[in-house]
Amino acid sequence: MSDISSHPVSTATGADVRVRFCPSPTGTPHVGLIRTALFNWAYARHTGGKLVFRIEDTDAARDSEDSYTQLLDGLRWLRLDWDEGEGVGGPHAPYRQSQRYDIYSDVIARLTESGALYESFATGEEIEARNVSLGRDPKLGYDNFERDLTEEQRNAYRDEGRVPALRLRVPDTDLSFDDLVRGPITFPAGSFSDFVVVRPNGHPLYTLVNPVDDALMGITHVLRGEDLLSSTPRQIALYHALIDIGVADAIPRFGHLPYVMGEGNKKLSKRDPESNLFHHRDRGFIPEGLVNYLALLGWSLTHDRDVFSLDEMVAAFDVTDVNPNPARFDLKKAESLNGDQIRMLDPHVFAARLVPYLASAGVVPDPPTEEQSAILAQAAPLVQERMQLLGEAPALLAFLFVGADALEYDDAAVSGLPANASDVLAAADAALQEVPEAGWEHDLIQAALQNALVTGLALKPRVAFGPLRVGISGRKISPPLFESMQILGKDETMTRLRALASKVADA
RNA sequence: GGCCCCAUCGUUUAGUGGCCUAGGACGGCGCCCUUUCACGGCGUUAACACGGGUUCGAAUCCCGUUGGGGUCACCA
Repeated sequence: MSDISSHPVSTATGADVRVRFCPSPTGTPHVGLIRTALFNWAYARHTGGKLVFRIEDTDAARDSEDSYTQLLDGLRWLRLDWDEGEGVGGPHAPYRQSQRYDIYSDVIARLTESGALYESFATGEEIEARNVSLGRDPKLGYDNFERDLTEEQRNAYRDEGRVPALRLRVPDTDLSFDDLVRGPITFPAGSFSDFVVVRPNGHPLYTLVNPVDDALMGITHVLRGEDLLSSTPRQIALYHALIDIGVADAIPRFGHLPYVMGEGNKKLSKRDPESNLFHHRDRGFIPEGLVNYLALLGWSLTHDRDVFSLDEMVAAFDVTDVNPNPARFDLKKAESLNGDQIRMLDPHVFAARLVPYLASAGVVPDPPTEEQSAILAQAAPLVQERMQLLGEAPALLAFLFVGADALEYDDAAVSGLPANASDVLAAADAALQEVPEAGWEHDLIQAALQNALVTGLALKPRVAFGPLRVGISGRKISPPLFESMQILGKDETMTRLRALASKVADA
């Protein structure tokens, strides 16, 4: 092995930057994972470098195709694109590790040849037993005792029918690196031991394939979760070995992104629904809103504004500005930001985004009919500024897409009607009769009603309009009343008011 | 336990030695606007974990303490 202190660390900047996002396809995409993807993406776009998307599917027991599909779905939904990798190809294909075993075999052979790897016959139980018998804490782990097994000793093990795993011989020196978000970090010699990189059955492990692929794919900046921080010295040790055999030419820069925490002081668990990217999408987060919030987990655009676009983030983002402390996933804040982003949407875009949510609630088919689209176009602007989640749309708008006979009344809304509801409805009925079909517009409707109820009957607006709201929408809460009446049209409005009137009379 | 990381309002973040009697946002509270709910506006609440240094001066630098978290797999 050569002198590791002479091995260079990447100095790539600008267009030479190469980052990667390399999830293993297990389970549903986690918001923490997506935040990592976002920061890698933003850094690549900011520097003008490249983002590589690689799949680390070397654990057949846990990986699934379904999970892989979800990853693609999630990234595309959030508009995070990549320059090389699964789906787009590239010079370092294939980008799924399960298709790269030939490459690993070759590297393993060369690493063994160079002496970086050695055979280890001890099982986990034996290692623990060894520590106990030596009077050491069993948690100490492997003590590298097989580094210099003789040929005879190895043959003896083989004769017992044992097949060795392969371990990397780590340097007996301190290992330091300058973390992009945390600054200089040093792991003392002896705080990390020789680790298994290849199973006895020849299967290479993450500890090997991750750095090998990073090296082969020319990755210059490794931006990943804080949970991998303590494996970094081992990773660097392997890099040294890879440089020695000419597979790598420099050690990448590392940047460890803070955890995304959940309730309490724990990492946001995969079991927690809040960790599930699609849970948020299903509830009506828009990509602009979720990505905006995720960006704020460990980073900020400026001191006085936290609503911003992806473009603004790209223009300003630098990993070195990332805050090292763990961030709590705050759903309230996320929803508020989502509401802000919803309001910034072009009304037509907003209306179109509503369709899947209305459809899945059975309010309209997808695509809606022409008539329904016309109603939606009129109604969408009415609710755009009163929603935080698109999933609120069905409850707010369903009444516009059914006939009076199918309108559902909220029990509390009906039972909460004031005692004089009949009078109010009758007076409103009379007043609206006078509004000509041709002048059926919200301001004229409002004037007529205001005059009849507020002025004429001397009612408070709340008392005057409450029953009308329940009449046309079936609910206490609805889009603006007069505008809703305009959309429904005179006939439908009158029908609904009379329907409620007779309902009240019956009761 | 060893090793590593982290430490500003309830939450998130601004702050890189003087601009800080610490700023924004979310949340909470109050008021205004108002046809409901929202939106919007105004105001208010609330933080530099502790102790030592360094310095003319420290939220900012150093050391220690305490507290939290992570990691010590033939998972990734």
